[in-house]
Amino acid sequence: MERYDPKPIEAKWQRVWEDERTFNVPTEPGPDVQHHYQLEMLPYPSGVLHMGHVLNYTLGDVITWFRRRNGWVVLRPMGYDSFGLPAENAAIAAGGHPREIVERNIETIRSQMKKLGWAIDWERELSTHDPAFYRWTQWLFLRFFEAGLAYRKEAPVNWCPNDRTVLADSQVIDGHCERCGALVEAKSLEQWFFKITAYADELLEYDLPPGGSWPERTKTIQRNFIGRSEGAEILFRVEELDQDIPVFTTRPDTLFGATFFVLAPEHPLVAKLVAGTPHEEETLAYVRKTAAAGADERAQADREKTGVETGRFATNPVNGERIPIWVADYVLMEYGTGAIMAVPGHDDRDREFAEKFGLPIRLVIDEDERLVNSDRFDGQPAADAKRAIVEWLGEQGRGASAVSFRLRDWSWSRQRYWGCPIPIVYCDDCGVVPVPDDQLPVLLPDIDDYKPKGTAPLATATDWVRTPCPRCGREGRREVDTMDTFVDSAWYFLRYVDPHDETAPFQREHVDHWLPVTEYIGGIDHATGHLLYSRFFVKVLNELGLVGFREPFGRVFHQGWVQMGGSKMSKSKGNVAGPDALVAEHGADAVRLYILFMGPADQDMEWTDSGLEGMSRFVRRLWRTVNEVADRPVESGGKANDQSPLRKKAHETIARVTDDIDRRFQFNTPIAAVMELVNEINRDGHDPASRFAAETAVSLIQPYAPHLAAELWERLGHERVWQEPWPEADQALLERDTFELVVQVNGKVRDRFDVSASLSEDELVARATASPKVQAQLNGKQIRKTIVVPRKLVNIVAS
RNA sequence: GCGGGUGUGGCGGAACUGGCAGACGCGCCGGGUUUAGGACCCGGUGGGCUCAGGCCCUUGGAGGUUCAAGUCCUCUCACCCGCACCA
Repeated sequence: MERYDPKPIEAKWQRVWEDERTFNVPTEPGPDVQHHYQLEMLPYPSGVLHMGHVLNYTLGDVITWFRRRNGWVVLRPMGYDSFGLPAENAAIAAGGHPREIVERNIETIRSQMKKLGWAIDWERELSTHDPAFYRWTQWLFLRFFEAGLAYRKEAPVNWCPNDRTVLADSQVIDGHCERCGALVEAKSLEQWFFKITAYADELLEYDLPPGGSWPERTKTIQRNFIGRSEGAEILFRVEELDQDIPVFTTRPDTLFGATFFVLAPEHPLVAKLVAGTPHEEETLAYVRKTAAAGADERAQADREKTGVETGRFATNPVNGERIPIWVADYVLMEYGTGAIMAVPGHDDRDREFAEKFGLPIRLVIDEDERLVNSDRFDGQPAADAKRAIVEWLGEQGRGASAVSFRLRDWSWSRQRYWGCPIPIVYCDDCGVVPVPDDQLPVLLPDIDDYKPKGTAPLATATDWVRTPCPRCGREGRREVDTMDTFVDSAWYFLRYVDPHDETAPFQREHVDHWLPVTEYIGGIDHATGHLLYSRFFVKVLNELGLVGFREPFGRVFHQGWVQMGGSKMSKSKGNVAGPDALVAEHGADAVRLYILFMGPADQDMEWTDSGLEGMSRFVRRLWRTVNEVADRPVESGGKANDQSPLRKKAHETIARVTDDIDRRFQFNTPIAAVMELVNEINRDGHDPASRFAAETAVSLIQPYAPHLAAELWERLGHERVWQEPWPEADQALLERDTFELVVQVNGKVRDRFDVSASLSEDELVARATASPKVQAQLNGKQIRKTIVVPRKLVNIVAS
C-alpha cells in the first residue's frame, strides 16, 4: 500500500470540485428547498490568513458540508473587507499603493483558501474596494441621506493623532486607537453620522428567525453599549435669567436631596450664566482648561474632582429651594442633558464633590428605602415615590418620565484616502447636494500622496474635487472625507446574494429568500461594531422597503482566539502563524482536523505543533486502516444485519457525531468519536463489520477532511462521498442487550459487571447484593435503601 | 464599581438532562520493529498508601442539599473579557 501523500490527493479533489462547480448554488433555488446561508466574517486583506482564520472558516466549512449532506442547499460565499484603515496602514508600512497591496493579498488569500478545500461559492466573491461593490455602498448611503438618517454635524469626536482621523466609539479601546494604540484626543469637528440612536430601543430587541440565537455574552455587550436608563427629565429654573435647564435623573425619588446643581463645561448656557458676573473669568478659564485636557485624562473616574462656582442659582421645582450652580467636568455633555441635579446624600460622585467643596449633604431615603426630609412624600417607599414625584412634576409642567441612552450616533466619515468616496457635492448656492444615482459610482481617484495629514488626502485631487453642482450646474466641491470600513461591512452580506447585479445592490425577493443569515461565525470583538451596525442597517433597509426582514443574522457564534506562546496572535507580537507551511507538510485535512480538535471552538486555544503531528498520525492511521479494509474482498464485509460489537460501535458513532454537530454545536468531540471507531476497527481488522465501520468512519470525517474522505471513499469502491446522504444510526442497533452494571455501596463504586438489559430492578438489586465485593463492604451492616438507575447502576445504602 | 465568563492529570480537553471523573489526543515510561534516527506497532500512565487483594484522596477553596455533586445552592479565591465620573 502506498504511503499517504496529501498533496496529490488534495489537488485532485480540489480540481474536481472546481471543474464540477460543486459549491455553486443558484440564487433562486426554487420553492420548497431547505436552504441555509452560511457566513463567516470576511477577512481584511491587510495581511494574509493566519490560524485564527483557519479556525473560523473551517468551522463554517464543516457546517456547510454537513448541511449539504443532510439535503440543504447551502449558500457559502466569501469576500474581502478591502477598504479602510487596516489595509491602508499596511500599504503605508509596505510602501505602495493600497490597491496594489490589497489586491496582492487577495490573490494570496484566495489561493490559501483553495488549498484548504473550503466549500466556497467562488462565483460570488466580492471586494469592498471594487467600484462594482462600492457603487452600491454609495447608493445605500444616499437612501439613508434622503431618509434623514445620514447627517453632518459638528460634535466632539475621537481623534487619533497618529492615524490622523476620526474614530468611532467602538474603535476606541481604553482611550486608545484600536488600530495603532495611540492615545485618542477629543476634538470638535464637523463629521458625518448615521442616526443609530433613533434605533436604540429596537436594537435592544432581537427579532430573530426560527432557529436563531445570539450568545448571551454578545447581547450583554450590546446592551451595555446601548446603555438604556429609565428616569425623568426635570426642569430647574434660573430665575435671574428667566431660563429653564433640564436635567436627566434615574432617581427622581431623591429630588429633595438635591443641594447643588452642575453643568458640563461644554454646556451652551455656561457662558450666558456667568456673563458680566465676578465669576465670569474664573469659569471661562476652567472651561478652557477642561477643553485642552485629553479625553483619556478626563475619563479617569478615580481622579480628583474639579469645578468652579458660577454664583448663579437654580430653583428645585419640588420645594422651591435655590441651590448653587457649579460647572464641573465630571458631568458629561454627551450624556443626558449635560446638566445634573447633585444629590450628595445618595450619589458617590456628588458626595465626593460636595465633601471637597464643603457643600451640604442631605439624606432623603432611610435604611428601609423610604423617603425622609421630603415633605409630603415622607414615608413613601422609594419605588413608589419615583412615580409619584414624576407625576406631580408633570402636573406642574416641570418634568416627565424620560429614557436616556449611552449610545451615540455612529460617526463614520474619515479623513483618510483608502475608503469609499461619499457621493456628496457642496455648492455655495444649493448647500449639501447628493450625487444622483445615475452618476454613481463616484470613483476614488488615484493620488500621489495618500498618507494621512489631518486633512483629507483627497483634497489634493483638485481636478476631482472641482465638479459641477448636480442641482444648479455651477461649480461645487466634492466631499473629500471617505467612509469608514464598517459602512462597507454593514451590508456586504446582502450583496453576496446578487453579486453581479448592475441594476440594484440586491433584489428583494432574493435576499428575502436567503436571509437572515442562518449561521454567522466571527470574532466577538465585533460585538459593538460590525454586529451592531449591521443590525441598524437592516432595520433601516427594512423600513425603506428594500428588505423584508429586521435582523441580518439568525444564529451567531464566536470562535475563540488561537493563541501562540500564551497570547493572541498579532502582527505586532510577531507570533502570527499562517497555514501555508503546515498545509505543505501535513496536508490541509490534518490542519483542518487539528484546528477543530484542539478544544471547544468558542474557547481560546493554544496552538502546538506537536498536537498537529499527532493529528497527522491519526490521518495516516485512518489511511492505512481503510486501505487495508478496501483491499480485502467485499464478501468479508459480513451481512448487513449482523449484530457485531463493531457494527454497533459504528452506529453509536453516527449518533454521537450527528448529535454533536447538529444539536450541540460541538466540533472537537466528533473527531474523538471517529478516532475511537478507527481504534476499534484496528483491534480486529477481520471483524465482519469492518468494511461498514470503515465506510462509516470515512463518511463521518468527510466534513472535516473532505479530500481524504473523497479519496478513501473511492478506494472503498464508491463514487462521491460528498454526494452521499449523511449516515443514519439504526436505532435498533443502538440498543444494547447487556450493559455494565455499576454497584455502589453508600455512593462508592465497589463492583461492576455485565448484566442482561432485560433484568428487572429487583433482579438488579439481587445481583448487586450477591457480589462478594459488595458483601465484604456490607459486612454486618443493615441495608436501609436501594436506588436503581435503569441501565446504569445500583446504589445500596447501608449502615 | 457594574455586567458577563472561565477554573478538571505534566498539557489540550471529555463527562449533554445530578448517576463509573479523566473519553480522545499530546507528552512521558517500558517493549517490539529498524543498520541508526524518524515513522510504525504493542503495553502502561491522576495522586498517595498497600499484608498486592484492595484501601484512601482528587474537578480553584470552604460549607450545604442529595442515596449520589465536576454538574444544583451559599460564601470565597484566582484569572480573562466588556462597560466605566452614563447622573
